[in-house]
Amino acid sequence: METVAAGLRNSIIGQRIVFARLLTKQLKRVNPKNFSNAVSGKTVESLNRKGKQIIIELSDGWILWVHFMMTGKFWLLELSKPETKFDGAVFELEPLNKKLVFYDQRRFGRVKLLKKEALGGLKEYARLGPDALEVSADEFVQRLKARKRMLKSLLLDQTAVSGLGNIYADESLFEAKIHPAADSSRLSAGRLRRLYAAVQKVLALAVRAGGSSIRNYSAVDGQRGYFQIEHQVYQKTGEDCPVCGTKIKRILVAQRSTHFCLRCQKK
DNA sequence: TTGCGTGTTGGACA
DNA sequence: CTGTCCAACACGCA
Repeated sequence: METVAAGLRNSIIGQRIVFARLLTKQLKRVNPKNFSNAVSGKTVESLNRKGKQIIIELSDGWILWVHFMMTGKFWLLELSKPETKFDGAVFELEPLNKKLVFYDQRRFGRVKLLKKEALGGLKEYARLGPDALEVSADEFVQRLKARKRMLKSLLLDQTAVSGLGNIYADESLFEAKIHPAADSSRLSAGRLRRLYAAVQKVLALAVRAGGSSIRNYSAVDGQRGYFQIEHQVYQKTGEDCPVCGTKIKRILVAQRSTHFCLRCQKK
C-alpha cells in the first residue's frame, strides 16, 4: 500500500479530473447520485495513506476515500484503452491525458466520495488504529498488551494497529519468533518490542522492494518492482523453515491461513 | 464438475 | 470483550 500510494501521489497530484463516472452498482450504492458532477472539474490536491486506506483530497473540500480490499488497484491508462467489466470507477485526468481506473476483480473494494468534514465520521476511517509505519514502539506494545487475543488476530485487527495484512502478519511473527496463537496479554513487553522491531524490518524490506510480489498486486505503472520479496513462511506450507529446516505449518487463526515454524516460534 | 483457497472487512451469533 | 461462521465476488487449481 505504501508503494502504491507513493506511486499514485507522484502521478496524479495537480491533475484535474475532467470527467468521472462510476461503473458498478456496488460503488453507485455507496455514493451520492451526483458523484460525476461533484468530482468533475476538481483538482487532485493531496494523496495520503492510513493503514490500507487511501485518502485523496480534491479541490473545494471533497475527499475520495479508497479501500482496495483484496484485489482493488489503480491503473493509469491511455484514454483509448477499452473499458473492462472490472472497472469500478474512472477518472479522466488533464493535462496528463490519461484515465485513472479503479479496477477490482472481486469487487470488494470501495471508493467513496465525501466532504472533508465528514471524513472523521466515516466509521471505517475513525476506527483505525495508528499506522504500523508510524506508531512508536511504546504505543505498539501498549495497544497489543491491552487486549487478550491471539496475537495474529490482533495484528490483523486494524483498530489495534493499521496497515498489516495476512502476509506481513505471518512474516513479522516469524521474524520475531513468536507463535501466531500466542496470547497478546500474556506476552512480555520485551517480546512485544521484538515483534515491533520485526514489523518495522519486514515493512521496510517490503517498501524497499516495491511492495508484495504476489501476482496482480502492483504499483500504478504496472511494474512489479525490480526486487521480488522472498517470503519466509507465507504460503510455504510443507517447505523447510529457512532457519531450522522444520516443515512450515499452516493453521487457521481468525479464519485466515497462518503459516509458521513450530520450532522457531514459541508462545 | 465440485470444492477449496485467495491480498479484507463487517455483521450475526454463542 | 472474544471466537466462529458467513457474506460480498471472481477466478485458478486439483
